[in-house]
Amino acid sequence: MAKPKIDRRTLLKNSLSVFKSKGYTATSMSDLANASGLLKGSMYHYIDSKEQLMLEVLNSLMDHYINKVFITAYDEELSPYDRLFLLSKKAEEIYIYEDAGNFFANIGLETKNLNLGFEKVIQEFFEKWIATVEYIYTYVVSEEDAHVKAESVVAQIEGAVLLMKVMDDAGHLRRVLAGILVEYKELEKENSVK
Amino acid sequence: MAKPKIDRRTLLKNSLSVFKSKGYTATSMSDLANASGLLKGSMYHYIDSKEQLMLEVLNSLMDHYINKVFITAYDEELSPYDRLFLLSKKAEEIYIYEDAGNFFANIGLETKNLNLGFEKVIQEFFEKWIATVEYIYTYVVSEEDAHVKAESVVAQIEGAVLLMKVMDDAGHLRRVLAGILVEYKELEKENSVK
Amino acid sequence: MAKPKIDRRTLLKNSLSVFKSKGYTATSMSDLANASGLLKGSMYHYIDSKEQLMLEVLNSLMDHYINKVFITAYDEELSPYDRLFLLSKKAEEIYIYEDAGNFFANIGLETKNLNLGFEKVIQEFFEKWIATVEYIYTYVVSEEDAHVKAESVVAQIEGAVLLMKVMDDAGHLRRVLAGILVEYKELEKENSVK
Amino acid sequence: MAKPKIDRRTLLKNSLSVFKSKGYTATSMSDLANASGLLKGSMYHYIDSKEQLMLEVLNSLMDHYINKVFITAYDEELSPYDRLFLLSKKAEEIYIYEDAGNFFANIGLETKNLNLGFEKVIQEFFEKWIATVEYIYTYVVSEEDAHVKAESVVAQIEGAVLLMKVMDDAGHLRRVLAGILVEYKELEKENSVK
DNA sequence: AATGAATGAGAATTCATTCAT
DNA sequence: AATGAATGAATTCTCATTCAT
Repeated sequence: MAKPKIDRRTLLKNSLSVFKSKGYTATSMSDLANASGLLKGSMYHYIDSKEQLMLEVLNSLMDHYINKVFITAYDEELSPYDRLFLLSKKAEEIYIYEDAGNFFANIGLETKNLNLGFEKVIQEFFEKWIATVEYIYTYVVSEEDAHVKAESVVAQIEGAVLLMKVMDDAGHLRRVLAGILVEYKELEKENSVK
Repeated sequence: MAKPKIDRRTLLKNSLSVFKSKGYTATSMSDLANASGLLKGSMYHYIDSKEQLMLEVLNSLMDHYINKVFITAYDEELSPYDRLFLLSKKAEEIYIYEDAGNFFANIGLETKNLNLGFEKVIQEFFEKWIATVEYIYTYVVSEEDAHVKAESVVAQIEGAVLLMKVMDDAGHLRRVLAGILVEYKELEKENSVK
Repeated sequence: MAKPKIDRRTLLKNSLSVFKSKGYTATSMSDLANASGLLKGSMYHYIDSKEQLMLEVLNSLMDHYINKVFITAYDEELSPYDRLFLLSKKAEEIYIYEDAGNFFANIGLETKNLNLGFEKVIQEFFEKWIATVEYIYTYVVSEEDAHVKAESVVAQIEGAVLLMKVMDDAGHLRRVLAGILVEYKELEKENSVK
Repeated sequence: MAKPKIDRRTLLKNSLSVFKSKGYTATSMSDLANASGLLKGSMYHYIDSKEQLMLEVLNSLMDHYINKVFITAYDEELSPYDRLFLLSKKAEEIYIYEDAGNFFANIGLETKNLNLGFEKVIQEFFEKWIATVEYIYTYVVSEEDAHVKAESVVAQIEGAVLLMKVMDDAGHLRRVLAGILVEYKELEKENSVK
């Protein structure tokens, strides 16, 4: 029994899925091991501790967002609106279909006062996300307004996702995403007029 | 050895404060007992279980919101705008100064898949909150729009609070609250014009 | 089941006996609990950790030596020789019949590089022991010589105990103790002659 | 993948060094593997078990003492005193500079009641050591006295080493070794007179 | 041989809960 | 009621050992 039962990526994916469902504290090493068909003890071949595993999960998830999602914002072959549109589609997928809730937000809230060292990655994720949205808004408003706008967009989505999770109703998130797109179109018009 | 060391209200207040800081799972009965100057074992004179204690905390907190906060919306002696203004002031206090984060949202997210039976109270809290805001909006928009608007306002605040907690920056929440008031004023004008 | 199954002194005594037999590292919390008729988990009512338990055991054992054994050296009602004689009898009991090996030495050696914080108490024990023997020797030799002599006596006894344990033969320790007494008598004579 | 990373002698030397520092129980197979630049699993190409490894370490260390240290006692080209002098120099080196504590004594004490099967080698070591010293004393005292003397010398050295380790002071060991030499000289004189 | 992983027992410790005093 | 202890399951993590590649 020498060959790895599982590759690191799969391990991280499985762990993410357990953490998503039960949060950090309520997830036990047993849960994580089970999710990957390993024994508790075998987990420690792959990781140093539960804490470090979560950190790696957060980091790899952030990489995914940066390289697969946020990158859309910088695709100069597309119009700014189309980029925002694609981002919103991806957001819908992520939040509604992948049930990713918002993992970063959830874990951030749960572990804020637990001194587990996740804060840095989580803040970074939000900074990156805001920067992404901000970039698209620089096409239609001033740099300064773009930042405020981006923060507002991110907050609105987060709020909508939260409401969706807690109220078990995805309608609101869809409306929020639609609203953001409509408003962007208007900003584009105002901008072109000037 | 007969007299209670602590009254129920204080016990609930103390427990809330611990739960706020550490969440549900990471809070131990010892933590809760300590917070009230009791020993672990003595807690069971007041409560049946940790789960039931949290439920009671959630319920009493909801009562507080209904009777002390949301009630403002129905105070016919004040103009609708003033009611919204007061609500927003209270929100600021609650979120920024009391560091209540948003307890309902946090606990809801953390325990969503843990089958602890908190979902009902938490949903109810959000329904009540939305209904409250909705009521104020019925003065300036249609019933239907008022509901959508209320959901949006609540989501925006939740999102802003989340961002505030995770990013350690209260600025955004203040802007959101201010924005909501400004927009309401405009809706009032539009409405009166018609 | 509320009344203590065991008083602290007995717990310490039982723990000492397990530690004596297996050393620090090889002794498990289960071993310690069993020795006192407790469950593993119940041990933590009495102690904070295995490390702290050992520290308490060492401290209480040192107290015992100071108050019950070393004190003999300062009993002015007895002649210095008689004090040394009594000490040697007690040493024989301790080492041969109580199988205390030399607990301080054993634990000291075993844990020297393990950074467990036992070094201070252990050093203190040996300092106290040497000081005790030294005091008796001040009656028959100079202060300076008394210290060297005391160190030598303690070392000889320790060495003999060690040999006894490792070789399963108590004869040598008896000879060493006897030799020490004989030599003291001679020193007394020399001293009175002068 | 065929050539050994390490020769057996080096492996034993490295293992000895770890065992010296942490003792038997507290040393893990990982520690031992690391010390030789191997992975835990690779250790089992060289050894059967941790227990057997320690046994081999003890045996090879004893061989070393017999062939490199104790042998001096039988070198008929030197005067008995010079042999004792050389032995004492070697002892000083071993104990003070090599920090070998006394490995046999330490391991013997630590594992006495652990039924690991080290007792035989350890006893043998001490028997050989005593026999060695005894042989030198037969030049100056009767056979019987030589044995008692040898035991006493070994015990004194062991005791001094122990004190040195526990008290972090090498002075006493040096005095003990010097004292042994002085006394031997005197015995030589007494003996030649008769 | 060396490796990297798996194994399963066992380590120390914490936990929610119960209960006699 | 309050306490202090007991309980036993569960927690994170480590260990010696085995084994397929």
